[in-house]
Amino acid sequence: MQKEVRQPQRWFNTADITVSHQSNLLKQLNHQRRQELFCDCSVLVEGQLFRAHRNVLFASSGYFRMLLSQGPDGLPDSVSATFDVFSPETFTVILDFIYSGQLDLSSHNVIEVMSAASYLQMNNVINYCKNFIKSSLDISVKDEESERCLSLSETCSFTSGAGEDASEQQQQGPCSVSPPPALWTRDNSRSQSSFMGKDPDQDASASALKTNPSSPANELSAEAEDLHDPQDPLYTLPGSERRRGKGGTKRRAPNSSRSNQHDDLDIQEARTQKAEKAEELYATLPPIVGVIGHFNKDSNPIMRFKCPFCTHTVKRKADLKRHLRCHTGERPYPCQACNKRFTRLEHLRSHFETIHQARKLVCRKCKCQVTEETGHVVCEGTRRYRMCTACIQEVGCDDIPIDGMEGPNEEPALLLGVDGEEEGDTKRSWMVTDDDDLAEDSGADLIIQQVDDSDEELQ
DNA sequence: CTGGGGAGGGGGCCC
DNA sequence: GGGGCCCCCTCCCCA
Repeated sequence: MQKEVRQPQRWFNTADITVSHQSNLLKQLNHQRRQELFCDCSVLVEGQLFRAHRNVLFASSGYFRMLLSQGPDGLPDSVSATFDVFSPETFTVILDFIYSGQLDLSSHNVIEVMSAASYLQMNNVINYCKNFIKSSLDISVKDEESERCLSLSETCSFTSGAGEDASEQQQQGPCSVSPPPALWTRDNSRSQSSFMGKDPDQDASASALKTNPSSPANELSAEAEDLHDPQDPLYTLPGSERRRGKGGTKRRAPNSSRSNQHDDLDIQEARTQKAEKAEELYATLPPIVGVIGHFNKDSNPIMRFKCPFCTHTVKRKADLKRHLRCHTGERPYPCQACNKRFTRLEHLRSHFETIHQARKLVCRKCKCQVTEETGHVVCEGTRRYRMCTACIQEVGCDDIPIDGMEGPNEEPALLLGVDGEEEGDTKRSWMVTDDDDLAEDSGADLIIQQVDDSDEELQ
C-alpha cells in the first residue's frame, strides 16, 4: 500500500474573500463612474445628466433591465434615459446606493426615494424605505418608554452587503440590512427603530394583493395591520369599539383605564404625533408618483399612481390619497355620538345611520312594512332596528327598556362609546325609542366634522 | 361546526 | 379633487 502523501491544507475563508472581492469590485465601478470611465449609459433627471454603466443599472433595477433589454439586437454604443418623476437629488441617492450599497435616507427624502425606487423597480430599496417609514411610524404605547430612552438622530444610513446580489437581496428582504442606529424624528421626543425586535421580513414583491390573501404580497396587508396596531391608542379609541383584524369591530378595549387621565393624555399625545406623521408623509409625497401601468389597445402606456407603501396602484391621485389613509392610520371623520373614527365620510355616515339611527322602515322581527308611527326603534346593544308594535309586545315590553320610560333626565343612552358600557347582557341594553326620542339623542343628529387628530377631544 | 347577517373597510368609478 | 355610490371582502356574532 502506498502511503498517501497529504499536502498541508490551507484553509481559506472563501466567504470573506468573496465579500472582499465584491466590495473591491463595487468600489472600482464606483470609482469608474465618478471618473466617467467606460460609462455607456446616460440618465437625464430633470435636466441633470448622470453617467453610469449599463450593466450595473441592468443588474440593479428592473426598470433599466426592461429598458435595456427592449432595444434592438445590437445595442447602441450609448443608451440614455430621461426622468421627470423624481429629482436629481433622489436619483443621486439611488445611484449612490447602486454603486456603494449605502442608502442615505432621511425624513425628508424617504418618500421620494421610495417612489423613485418603485418607479425603477428596486425592491430592496423599497424594503429599506418601508422599514424606515414603518419604524418611524411605530409609536405604540407599549414601546414608548423604551423608545424615549434611546438616542436620536435626524438621518440614518442603511447599508447593504457590498456587492450583494440584487435578487438575493430581494429575497432576503431587509434582513440583510443593518438597521439604522436611530431614526428620524421631528421633535426629538421619540426615536429608535423598533424593528430590531420584529420580524422585518416584508417582501415588496409585486403580486396581486387582493386575489390571494395568503400570498407574500399580502404581507403588505399585514404590515398595514401593524400600522393599525390594536395596541395603538389611536386605534383603540376611548369608548369606541376595538378592531381585530380587517373589518372586525366587535371587541371592546377594557375600559378600566378609560377614566385614567394619564392614559387619555398619552392617547392624545400619541394621536397628535400620529397625525403629525401622516401630515408629514403627505407633505413629503412627491408631486408625481406615477408608474407605467398596463398598455391600452393602442399600446400606449396608461399612467397610474403607485402607493409608496405597497404595490397598489390607482388611476387617480385622489384615490391614492384616500388609499394612503389605510397606511397612515389617519381617521379624520369621528362619530359625534360614539367617538369612533373613520377614514371616509361615507363610512361615518353609514355607521351613523346603521348604529345610531334605524332607517329601514321594516320590522326587524316579522319583516312587515312599518311607518314612522307604527315602527319603533329598538336598541339591542350597539344595534338599532325598527320593530312593529305587535312584535314589541310579543317580545315583551318588560324585557325591553323603552326610551322615554327611563325618566326625563336619563342619559339618552347611545350605548356605543359610553364608558362602562355593559357587555354580554344584551337584554338590559334593549331600548325602544320613537323617532322623536331618537332625534333628542345626543348622537342622533349627524354632525359631520372633519377634525385633526390633534384637535379631537377625548371625552 | 356552519351559515346568515351585521358592521366596517377598501377599491373602482361616476358626477 | 371631493363627494358619493356601488360592490366586494373580511371579521364577528348568533342561531
